[in-house]
Amino acid sequence: MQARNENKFPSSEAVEAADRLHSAAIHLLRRLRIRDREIGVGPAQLSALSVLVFGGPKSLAELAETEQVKAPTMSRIVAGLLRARLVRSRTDKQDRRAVVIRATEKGARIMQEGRRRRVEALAAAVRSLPQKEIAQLLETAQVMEHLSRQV
Amino acid sequence: MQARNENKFPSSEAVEAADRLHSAAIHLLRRLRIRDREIGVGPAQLSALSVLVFGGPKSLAELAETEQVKAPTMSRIVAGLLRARLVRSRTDKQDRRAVVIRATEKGARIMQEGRRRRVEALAAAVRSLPQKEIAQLLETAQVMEHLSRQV
DNA sequence: ATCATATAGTTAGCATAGCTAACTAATAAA
DNA sequence: TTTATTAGTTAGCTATGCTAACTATATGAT
Repeated sequence: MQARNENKFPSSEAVEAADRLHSAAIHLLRRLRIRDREIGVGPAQLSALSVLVFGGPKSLAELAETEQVKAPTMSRIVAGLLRARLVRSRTDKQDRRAVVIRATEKGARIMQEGRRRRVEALAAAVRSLPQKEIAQLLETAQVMEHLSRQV
Repeated sequence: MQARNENKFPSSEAVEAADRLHSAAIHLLRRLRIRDREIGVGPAQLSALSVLVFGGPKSLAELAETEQVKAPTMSRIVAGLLRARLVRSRTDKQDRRAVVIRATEKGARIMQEGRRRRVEALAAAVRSLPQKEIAQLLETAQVMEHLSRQV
């Protein structure tokens, strides 16, 4: 079942934590990926959209930075969102090279819907956890976000 | 705009935890994928390879099942691994429609190396955390593995 | 034994998503 | 004013996901 390795030589608890976290993240996302597909908006688009919905309007560079992808990648993600009318963009008044991208009403709606579907199954599983572990998940998620910027 | 939502009406703490966990997992793996690219083997190939290295020879259907992808997808992943000489395949003696895929020496070596690079990059970041948070990561990783089996 | 059906994989074609390199347009600096 | 920098886009490569349609083998019914 659970291959815990108390008897493995512990090179470092940090390595152990990193290894387990990596594995756990892969396995978790592999399952959740299926739900993302159901709503017809790719995971990268959904993730960028959520940044816009919860974080407000952003430039393309800011979006790329937040999502940790290169500008051309974000350019295409935004193009997809624009095509689907989930966001709109206008050139920045102060700096006319830049664009300001914001979620549309439809975008916000779809995002909430996507979020609902995406986390529905996961949330059901989470609900069966003790309250203490749920609180810990919340904290650790923040630690993970921090880590992903250090890596 | 409020990025964190302590003051948002909490539909459910479980949903919040699920959502954040999902997001954090995406961002974490996105960064770690960069390491995968450095060794010239994609994440899906590396993941399939790890199944073969740790789990022994498998048919294409078994691999697809384990990796939660469809047969044509796994077919192409294996084609890439074959091209790179990281696996070899032969037709099954009992059922000549089927193929048996196994990791080569080179495949096992590359896999360990890829895993080491990814995990060590993450471990370096983990080491800079307070001890208390490292312990928490370990616990949460186990919770996540549990969750991914429930989802 | 033969013919129909089911199963294992592959191939073709489509979409998303990652990258780098090379481009345009606008701003900032010399 | 000329040069360098910065914001985004476009083009083109790879990898990964899918479905539909194909080949080849195996199985089952008659």
